[in-house]
Amino acid sequence: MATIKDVAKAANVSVASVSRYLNAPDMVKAETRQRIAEAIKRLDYSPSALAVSMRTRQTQNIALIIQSITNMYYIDLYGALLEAVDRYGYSLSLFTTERSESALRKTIDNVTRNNYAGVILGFLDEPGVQRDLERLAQTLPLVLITCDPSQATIDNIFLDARDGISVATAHLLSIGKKRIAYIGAAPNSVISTEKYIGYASTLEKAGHVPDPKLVFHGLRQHFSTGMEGTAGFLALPRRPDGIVCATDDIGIGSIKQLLVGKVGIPDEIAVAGFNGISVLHSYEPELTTVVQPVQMMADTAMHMLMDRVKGVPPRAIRRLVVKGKLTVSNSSVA
Amino acid sequence: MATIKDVAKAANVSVASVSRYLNAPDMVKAETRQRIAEAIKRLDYSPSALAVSMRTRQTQNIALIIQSITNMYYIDLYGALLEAVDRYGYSLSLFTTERSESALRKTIDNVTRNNYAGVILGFLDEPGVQRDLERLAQTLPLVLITCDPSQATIDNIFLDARDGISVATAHLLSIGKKRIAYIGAAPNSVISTEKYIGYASTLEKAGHVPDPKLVFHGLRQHFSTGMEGTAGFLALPRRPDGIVCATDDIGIGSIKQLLVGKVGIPDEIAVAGFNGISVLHSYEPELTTVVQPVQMMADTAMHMLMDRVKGVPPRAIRRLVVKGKLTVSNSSVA
DNA sequence: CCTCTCAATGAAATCGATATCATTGCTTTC
DNA sequence: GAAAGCAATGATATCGATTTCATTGAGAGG
Repeated sequence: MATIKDVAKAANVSVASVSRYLNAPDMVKAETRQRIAEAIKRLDYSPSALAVSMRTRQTQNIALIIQSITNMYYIDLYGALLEAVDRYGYSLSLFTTERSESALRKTIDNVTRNNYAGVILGFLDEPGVQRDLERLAQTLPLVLITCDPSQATIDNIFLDARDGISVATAHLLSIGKKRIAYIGAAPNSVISTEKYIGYASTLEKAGHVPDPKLVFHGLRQHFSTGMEGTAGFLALPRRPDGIVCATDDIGIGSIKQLLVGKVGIPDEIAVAGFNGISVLHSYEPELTTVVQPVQMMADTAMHMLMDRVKGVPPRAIRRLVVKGKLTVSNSSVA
Repeated sequence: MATIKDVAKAANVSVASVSRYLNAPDMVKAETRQRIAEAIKRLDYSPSALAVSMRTRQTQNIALIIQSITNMYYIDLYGALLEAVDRYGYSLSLFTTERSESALRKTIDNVTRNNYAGVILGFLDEPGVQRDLERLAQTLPLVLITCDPSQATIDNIFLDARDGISVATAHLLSIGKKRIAYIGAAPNSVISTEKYIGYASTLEKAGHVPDPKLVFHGLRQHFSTGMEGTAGFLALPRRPDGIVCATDDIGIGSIKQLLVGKVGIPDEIAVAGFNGISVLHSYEPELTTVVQPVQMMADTAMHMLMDRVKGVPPRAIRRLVVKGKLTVSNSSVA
């Protein structure tokens, strides 16, 4: 690969002029510009991003840290972010933690050492990492996408999951369901608690008493959790007539189990999920869900990041609150 | 962030010694080692990957270039690669081209400027880029994952798509289907042609004549293509009794359309796909498909890359041929 | 006791860019 | 016509690491 020195020599100018040509073209005379341009083309030169970053202490890379790529929601988030990031001329790297704190710490180290321009962190729920995150936020621009309402020390986009699950639950109630079950995942995390509260409080408000036998918590945010939970409900002497699922993946699994068990959807049992992942439309019946404005969330996250990169705002913490929107399909209304 | 200089000062040694401590610890005396280790811990120092890469001209980053993240197959590929890459201590960045040649060129530029350690390219079918790829392969380690049997100038993993579709078609024939349709995507690409040949030649070998009315090519590798094609077939005076789909995504869409149209699966119409994506198990009925050894492909791709990185092998082109394995589900056999 | 290794360390060049400061001609202005 | 301003360019320090080469001191061998 040709370097700036080679270009300078070929164009018979100093490296400084070539650098100027690259970064502030009108500071160099038209004729010189011509010569440099030609040399660059001839040598097929393109500046080393490494060297530029080294000198300017900035890169054009954004990191997205999520738990696992098997969770389809993250794929949508990633896709949305990819677009947003691209629009700013940055590129995006993906890191997964698989819910391990040590993996997260390793990733944080990686990201700082590589001078990423910023980091976006999607719905991590490792409990003991708030401190690490705060330290990270001190080092470089960081935006959290979170369901934790108490997050106040780091820029974040707060998705009201409690509200989302509440809306889903209320919907099942509104279509006349009386025994509504709940399937969650990732117990002991803030997000899990929030969602469960959304479910339980809505039932209570409607005069129902949440039945512990109608609540199942799996480990993974994965359709297998939905299948497992639903299979358990079907074995009950008194089956539920509705199932609220913490995520769409889980809802898909629930529906699959109902189909396998030849249970009528939505007559016998209706199902609702949460997230609004795009592949939902490839299933039949389609899952009623609470759709998140993922693209908007991604855009905003990127925007917040860029503000920090440019040091625009004062040191205040930024926060965006978003809620999902109920989208009814034939898993709850025929 | 602390630099190597700070550490040197704090430990009262030269930067050279700190560097030695980092890269060849036994070249420094135990006592000195102690002091340096302590200083590093105290200053929370970790070497700038940028500076290291700049000096050594190597990074620990691998790039994966694919067409689009909405194609679920790529997600599996990405996941498999993520694991392989991780095992070597590298990290992975994802780039998408959305089937645009210019986007691919931009990505290639990006990847070379950023000194990626290697690039893996998954099933691109932009026609006019072979030259660009060859130039890229000259600059840095590159492995293609491809369905193009004629690829011979760049290290590659060749997936025999023709065989895969042939196996799927033969399977539908073997269960007694007589009018087998085909839905493909991305026309005018090598991969598309290969697959179609797999379909047509198998029919012919069995004494059938491929009926042009039973062949549909959509634009995107997406379930909507499957829905569209299938809807067309259902409108035919003589419907097919089996559908072979070029990819699982398409197969899923086909099944969805059949379900919506209340067509019996597999009795009236059986469906088969190709790829073996992992989310297949979340659908009901499940799609009969030809499963690819994705993890093995990813491992091998990474292995090939590492060989090039270390300059181990002579300049010979490497090639691995893989075939898919038929996996029968209830979309073809009740 | 003097040279010779060899282990341990330091000084300085280097990677490929950017940024600061200095220099060189010209034009402008009084 | 001399001082000043300005446009265009060059020389060089710098980012944070690695690497080569030089230096030092201690123990081995004669």
